[in-house]
Amino acid sequence: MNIGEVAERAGVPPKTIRYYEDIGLICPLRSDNGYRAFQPKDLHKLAFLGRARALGFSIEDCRTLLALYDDSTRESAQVKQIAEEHLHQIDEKIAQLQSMRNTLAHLVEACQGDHRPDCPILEDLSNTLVD
Amino acid sequence: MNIGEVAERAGVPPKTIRYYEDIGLICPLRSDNGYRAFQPKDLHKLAFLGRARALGFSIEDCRTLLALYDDSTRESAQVKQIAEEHLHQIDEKIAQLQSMRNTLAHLVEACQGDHRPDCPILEDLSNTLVD
DNA sequence: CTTGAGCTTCCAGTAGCTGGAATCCATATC
DNA sequence: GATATGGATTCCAGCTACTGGAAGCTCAAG
Repeated sequence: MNIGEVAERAGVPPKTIRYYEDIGLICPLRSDNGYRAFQPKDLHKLAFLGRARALGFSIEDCRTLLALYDDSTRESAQVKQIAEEHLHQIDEKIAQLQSMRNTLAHLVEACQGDHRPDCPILEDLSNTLVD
Repeated sequence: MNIGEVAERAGVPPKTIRYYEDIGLICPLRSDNGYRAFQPKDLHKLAFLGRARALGFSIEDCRTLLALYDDSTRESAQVKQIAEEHLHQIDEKIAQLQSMRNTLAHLVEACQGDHRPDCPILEDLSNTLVD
């Protein structure tokens, strides 16, 4: 398989696939013409990566997860720990965004949004206390 | 005021302040010794920026917001539009994270997390359908 | 005079790609 | 055989918003 086909089938852009090879996440064989010659295993790995990235795992997490996947002596506790830490970070991120959202929603609601210059949003931003 | 003091008072690190000058968000005067000589107005701007960034506005949004703040002929509708778009993006981000979180939480729950290799998390990642 | 803190500039690196240029390969048509 | 086109290759640069570090200047205290 050439890069275009795997890209299509794994749902990962060619550019990204080359990048993954650059950073050592995959190392596909090469044909005589210099083209990458992807095996079914590579396709599988790329789909794995695509899914893990879609769940928000970092590239380094993905590297570890791939290694664990390949390691038949792994303990599921190792995988679970990575996932739990990631889950925790997602929760923190959500909380942070929710907090922004609340503030912002109030400000937006308070703003008339008309032709006049008076604006509670700008007032909030400029009224930040300075020690 | 020197950079250390404004950094402290505006709650923005010196490095970040220099960066903001680099990209033209602020342009403080200089003393004879080459040090930046911040005026109260600069401090105010930096606090504004710190607050806007804390609300998640992009640097380019901040640039526009600062300009609107300085423009007495602005219409609050301009500000509101920026804030509404930003709010919308935050909502999308939250929804995306919630979706990740749900999937991940289920997987984590399903994983025993013991010494055995069997792991629903890895199974989910590897069972992604490939056309 | 020396020491240390604080300031300066500049360069590089972070995460995870993405765009673009220049070039090569493969296939089909004329 | 020439050529046109699509897909492949490499490499370099840029994106966001900083952050770390090195080398060197300034200032105040002892």
